[in-house]
Amino acid sequence: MADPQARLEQMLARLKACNFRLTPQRLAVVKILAASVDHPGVERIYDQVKEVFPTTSLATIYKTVALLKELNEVLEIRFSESSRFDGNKPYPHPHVICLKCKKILDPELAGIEKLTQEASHRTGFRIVNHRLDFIGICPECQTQE
Amino acid sequence: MADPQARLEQMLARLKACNFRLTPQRLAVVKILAASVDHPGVERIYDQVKEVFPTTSLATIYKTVALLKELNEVLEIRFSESSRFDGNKPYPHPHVICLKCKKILDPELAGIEKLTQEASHRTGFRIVNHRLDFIGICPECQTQE
DNA sequence: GTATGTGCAAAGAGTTTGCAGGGTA
DNA sequence: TACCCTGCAAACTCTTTGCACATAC
Repeated sequence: MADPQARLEQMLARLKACNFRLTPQRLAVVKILAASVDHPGVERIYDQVKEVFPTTSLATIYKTVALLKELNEVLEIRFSESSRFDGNKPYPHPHVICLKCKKILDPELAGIEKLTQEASHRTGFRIVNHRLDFIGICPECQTQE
Repeated sequence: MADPQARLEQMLARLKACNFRLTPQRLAVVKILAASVDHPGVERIYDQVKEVFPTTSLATIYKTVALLKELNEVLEIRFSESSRFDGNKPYPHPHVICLKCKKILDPELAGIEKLTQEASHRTGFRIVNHRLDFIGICPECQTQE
């Protein structure tokens, strides 16, 4: 894991560089995210910020997180607004998803089993499932750029 | 991709084996999912079913898809109810997620770059991002089983 | 001082649920 | 016929937005 202090300074520097103001609420959210090892959700960030600033609103957390995401200072772990389904291959397999046209392909990839074993071995988890999605631009949409 | 006809029969057989009734709406949904190559969302399935049964409701689609998911006949592509954030490593990296306690770890895994290149090469996509999540049970939760 | 950020409340999207009526087996 | 399934509407969750007030710079 990266050094939380360094991450904090990096994030604050980015905010300042882009001329965003440093409010107490923002600082609290940034601190939590910089030190996060457990990938908190909005609600958990909210709870922690409220301990220091009880009047903070959920909307502020959402806005701050969205801002940091915009600045590429946080990673959002989420698939999409809504679910997509695969009835043809109802077992885990890799997807390649086009950002523009939302097309989803199923590439044949070797090496996932090995990666799964490696993950299991390193963490002690019993892995029962996985999700591997590559996000990018498909050939058709590339020509329209 | 699997043979759509075979998938259809497999799905219908599973429904029958579990004593679920075969209604026209259900059949329509199953047909669409069995032949799906593009991972449709609920709304798209809904639109297609309505072409044949205009009175069909969205709720029925949701219920049918949930049933098929229960029977392991469709795969849902979705992260979770709500987003989780990582401000410590704000770039794509693998996650290992515990189904029980929702803990998320960041294992160090080799071989993702290679897999990314392979996906790009096979599909022609320009890959800008990826998501690799292993879902399972963590060591602590395993002992509580 | 001024533009930006906050907090509140309402709106919006996606999904789930309860219930009465209708259709499958 | 008996139970399951459907369709409708309401409820629910997560997230976004509009607006008036507050505040960082």
